[in-house]
Amino acid sequence: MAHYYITTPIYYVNDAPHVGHAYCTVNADAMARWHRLIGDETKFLTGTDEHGQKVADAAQKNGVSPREWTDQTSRRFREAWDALNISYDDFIRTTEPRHYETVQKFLTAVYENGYIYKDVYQGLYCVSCEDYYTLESSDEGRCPIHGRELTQMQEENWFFRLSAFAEPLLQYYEDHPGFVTPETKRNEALSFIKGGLRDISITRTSISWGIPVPWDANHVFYVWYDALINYLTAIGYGRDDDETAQWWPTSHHLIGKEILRFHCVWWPAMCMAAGLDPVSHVQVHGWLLVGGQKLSKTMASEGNVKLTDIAPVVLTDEFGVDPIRYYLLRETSLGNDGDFSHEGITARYNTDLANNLGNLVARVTTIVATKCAGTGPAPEEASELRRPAESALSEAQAAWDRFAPNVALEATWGLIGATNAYLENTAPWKMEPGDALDAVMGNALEAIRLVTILASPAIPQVCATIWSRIGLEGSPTDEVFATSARWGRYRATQPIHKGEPLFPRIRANVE
RNA sequence: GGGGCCGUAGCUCAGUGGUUAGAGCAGGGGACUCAUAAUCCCUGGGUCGUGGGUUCGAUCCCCACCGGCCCUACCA
Repeated sequence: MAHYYITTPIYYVNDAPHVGHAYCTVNADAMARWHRLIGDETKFLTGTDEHGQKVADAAQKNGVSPREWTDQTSRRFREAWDALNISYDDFIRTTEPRHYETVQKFLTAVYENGYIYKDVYQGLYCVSCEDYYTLESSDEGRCPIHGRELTQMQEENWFFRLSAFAEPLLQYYEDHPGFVTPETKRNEALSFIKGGLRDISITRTSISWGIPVPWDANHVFYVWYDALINYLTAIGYGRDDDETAQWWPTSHHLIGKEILRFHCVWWPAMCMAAGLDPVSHVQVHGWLLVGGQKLSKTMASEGNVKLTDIAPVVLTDEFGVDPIRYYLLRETSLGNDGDFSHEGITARYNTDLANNLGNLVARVTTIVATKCAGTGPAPEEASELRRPAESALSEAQAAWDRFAPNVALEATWGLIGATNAYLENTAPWKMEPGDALDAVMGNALEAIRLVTILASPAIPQVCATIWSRIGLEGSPTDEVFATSARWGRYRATQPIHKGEPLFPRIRANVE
């Protein structure tokens, strides 16, 4: 059985969960659900990143210990993922003992392999950023963001010999063309490596809220250095070699474009330094940018809303869980930036979900209930819907397999459109009860059954509801995909029932 | 300042070194009435950011510029 391991970044607990986090997490969730659907042994990891100066500061400001602070904020992420029906298998917190153990084992391996050394870090410090710059990365000695004079600081640090990995990384990229997708992001990472790699400071003495360096008690690891290793913590690195071997290195990191360097340069180099193969695939996604005239008042009380101001729960409360999941997956292609707007969500909801899918289920269930004695007739082997169904199946399957949920959903909706058109052409509402009518309705029901299978990674709740409305037991995910996702398998075991509209239309601008 | 990505129909986005550049939505016309005023069919609309260059030929390759965005030692 194939193993499939997918991760999101671990989210920094200094920040409340927002739509950007949700975008990444929902995509990873849909991918995990897809792989479970096709029978892969699947592990989906998400979690929170809890070390570093900013967390310590935030805790102090709120008058609690870092531990209490991270407990509170980490919980908020879990609540957000519950609201979005995220099916993670493991939720890691970098403050857990298992993570300390793995980080120390991993970095000790890097140390013993000779890739960590002690030096004095000299840097230009910006008080406003609370951050360091090099002469090259500064604006001629001034902070490129604040424009103020940088002050010379120095600190004794342990360094990672990143510079030793330029050639091995280039070789790895050459040998693994699919390592970073999409290709534009791969090019970005490559040109960064070709531009020259500098050793990097990986420990701090100035703070204590971090993981202790095993061989030097005065230091804690720099937060990114501990954070990246979470992907190994969750699969037992240093604690259970068999488990690690099951999931690594054939794994998938889904990340945002702003952390490309850490995942596509530092992280593979770190793995090499520890004597481990790098992760096999990093899928980079773009950013959602807030567009549209204005977001509804429930989204924010003032104008000029930033995406990071919007809590996922606000959206699921207004539109429902599956519609938000659908929008996040369907609207933009993974890898490029996309547009996020209230109008956009409403449009997708009304056209794709209410008019196309919801209405299709409504019209079919009504006709079957009134003209087929309420039970679902069998489809025809040679139905004219069979061809569009089979092409939707193969296109959607291929798209899910290559991390393109938007294309998979587009293909799936193609079958919905074909089914609506099929009903127009055959006009079953004009037909008398009998075999001919039964055949038409059986074909339509079969198309709907296949749609619910293909769409279930994106909108699992609604698909399960439709599944039961068309008289099937269980849910679309209960069966073996290879045999259930084929034309002609529909057999109702329960009466068809219409039920309330799945997606009541949203009227024009609701204030 | 340095590195990188992007700029295609009213909107959101696909796409390709070569005959008439695509989809969805919105707009226009028609059909139908089973269905959530839903559905189906037909249809208008683009000097593919601007200016050069390479080429028999560029929206796609190169350069410059304009605009948006990301990174530049802890925000998806």
